[in-house]
Amino acid sequence: MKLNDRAETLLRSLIEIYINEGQPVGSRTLARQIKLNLSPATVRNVMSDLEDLGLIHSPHTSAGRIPTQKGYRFFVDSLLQVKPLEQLTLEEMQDKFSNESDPQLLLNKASELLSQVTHFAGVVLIPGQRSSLFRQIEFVKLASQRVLTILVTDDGRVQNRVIPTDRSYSASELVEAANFFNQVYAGTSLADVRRGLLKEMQKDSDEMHRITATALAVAGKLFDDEDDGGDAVMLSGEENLFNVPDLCQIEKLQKLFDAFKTKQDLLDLLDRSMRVGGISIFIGGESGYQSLDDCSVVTAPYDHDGEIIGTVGVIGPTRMSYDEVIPVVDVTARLLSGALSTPSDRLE
Amino acid sequence: MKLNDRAETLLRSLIEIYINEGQPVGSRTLARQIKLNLSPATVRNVMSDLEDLGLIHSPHTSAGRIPTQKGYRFFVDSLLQVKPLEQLTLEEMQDKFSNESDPQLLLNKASELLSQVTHFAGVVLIPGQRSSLFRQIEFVKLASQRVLTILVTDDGRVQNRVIPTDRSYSASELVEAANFFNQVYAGTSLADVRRGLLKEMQKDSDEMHRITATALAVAGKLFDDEDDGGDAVMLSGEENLFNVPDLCQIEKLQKLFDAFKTKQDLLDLLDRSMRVGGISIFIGGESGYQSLDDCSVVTAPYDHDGEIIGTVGVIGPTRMSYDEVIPVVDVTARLLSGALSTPSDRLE
DNA sequence: ATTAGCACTCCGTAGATCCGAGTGCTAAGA
DNA sequence: TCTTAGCACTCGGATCTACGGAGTGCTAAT
Repeated sequence: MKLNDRAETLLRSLIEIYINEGQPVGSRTLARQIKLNLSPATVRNVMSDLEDLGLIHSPHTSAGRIPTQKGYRFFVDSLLQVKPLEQLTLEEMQDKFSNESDPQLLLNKASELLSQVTHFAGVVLIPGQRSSLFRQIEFVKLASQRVLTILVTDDGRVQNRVIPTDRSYSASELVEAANFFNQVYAGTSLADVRRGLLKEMQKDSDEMHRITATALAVAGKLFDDEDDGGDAVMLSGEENLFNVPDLCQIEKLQKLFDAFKTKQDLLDLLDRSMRVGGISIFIGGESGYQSLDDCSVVTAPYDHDGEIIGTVGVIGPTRMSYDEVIPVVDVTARLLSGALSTPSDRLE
Repeated sequence: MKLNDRAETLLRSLIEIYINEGQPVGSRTLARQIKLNLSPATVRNVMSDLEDLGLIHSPHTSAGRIPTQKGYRFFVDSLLQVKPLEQLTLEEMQDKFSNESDPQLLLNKASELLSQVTHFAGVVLIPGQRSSLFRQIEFVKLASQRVLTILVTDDGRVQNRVIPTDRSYSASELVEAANFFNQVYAGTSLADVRRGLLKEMQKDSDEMHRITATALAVAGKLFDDEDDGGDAVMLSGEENLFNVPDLCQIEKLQKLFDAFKTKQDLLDLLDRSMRVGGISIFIGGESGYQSLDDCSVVTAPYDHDGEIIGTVGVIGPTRMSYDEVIPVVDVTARLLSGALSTPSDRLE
């Protein structure tokens, strides 16, 4: 798309005004705003051209123009110059991350931070466990045929589950089984653990060592349906969206909150943006999810020692101040990456 | 409050009609509905009396009457006869709880169940850990000065936290410390553990056994700020409330969702209702929380081997079918109690 | 005590009108 | 050829009016 300077300036101004005011922008308003001394009539001509290009449109005959999705896209790609973050905001953001080392809580804080600073909804894609390595397992006997299993992966995350067993195991059997596991599988990926278990199970159980059998019987169920433990999204400040004038229609909010509830769409979207790498901006329906039609999503990936493992983002109305939101998302991702990587939680 | 039979019948009918239709009920409608062959004029006289008593009121001169908060209260206390649960619904509900033994997931399912069956929001008060007993602790070394602590209480719940330490501990030191803990404190309440720790800390550290010192240094921080780990509320189906006509005003929903977010009000409310025991019904502003002004909350306590440990409930509009919601909440609480208590997760 | 009748009130809707904002077009000017 | 002034036109939103429907309260008769 190629535009002459004047058209670009006008489009930029129009979008900026619209983002600020929320009202369709007319030719007179735009002419007054602009440096070039142009008459409203001239501006109208240019606007007419921009409308032909599909960048703006009027909601009705005698209203001003508002940007189309395509217009926003062009604006974001070619016209936008992001504002640097205010020093004060930056410090606030840094404060938020200091004195916190638990990865789970860090992600939580990142999400909250995004919603607080932008007054929209903050979202964090939490890396799945697919790539994480088995570190340690503990079995705690609860009732006669119920065992609590605690699984620790090398990135310091803990999962626990109560598992019904076929027979009752003694405490010492469980300790032995845990030791067996911890020695045999330490450092291997969870997928490998699952594969190993399946293989063992196919052998005739008579041949097995008693301890192995116990371990298999107890932990088999744990790893069986562990494949669901994939990515997850964490959302903060959804309630901010109630205050966004562009969204304050019951049906829109309802669609949005339904999407927040199921999270599947969000998850897909964030996952896609993670693969892209770098800051992604989905405008309106671009994401392909109907529930986000009136929203834009700005995301940035974060990493752990250089490897991208997740995404942070902001969900707000399409009419948002991209020049302010983008740096906030960017900085949050960086701060989060920093906070996650020092000191390392991985095995030494 | 004493009412003659006819007034009672009329009030009951009026409220039932209003709950079904959502529109103010006029004298003609009410007269037609009622078995007794009364003329609208007579009905009007009775309605006038009921209005004087503060049980109903008109939104404006030429509209019918709607129940006041006081009217609902009288209805619920004196006039309501709950419907027995449909067999089909009951079976659905039982299905939901079968094949699940993890307490956490059970609570989750209870909450979902309530929202699905009633089409309102389901809520569960999750018992705090105040009364739970220390069972086992594990320390996992992450980085040089970061230790993952895993705390298991006797009700099978697991908490974990990454703790920064002052110096680096070896794996064996951590194992020893864990053993120390598990032997000394097993079966005592968490509060006692905290007290014990504080006492130990006041001693001169030189006198302490090395293992004790390690245990204290690592776990001290865990128990330090563990007091926040109190009750929690779990909410499901908030999005159902978008579809409730009585609530579909942005500001009302916003207040509601703000309350859902902070959860403090909810927590107080459910905690109060737990202490009362039995089914509690808070109508409109009765709860005292402004955010719930247009809502009613129906709750029932659930227990674990006879001891009440939490509450389940439904949050819906004041204009809800109490005769249907009440048994659902009641049965859910019973089913949950049953599912929690067999087999016991407690120490044997 | 109950009821029929009637005047009155109020809401909600549908038209009618008007104003402001903005456009598109045309013709004149640079 | 680009720009501009002028003008007719359109449309949405606010305001006003009229009116029918629903319901009440009161009164007088049964």
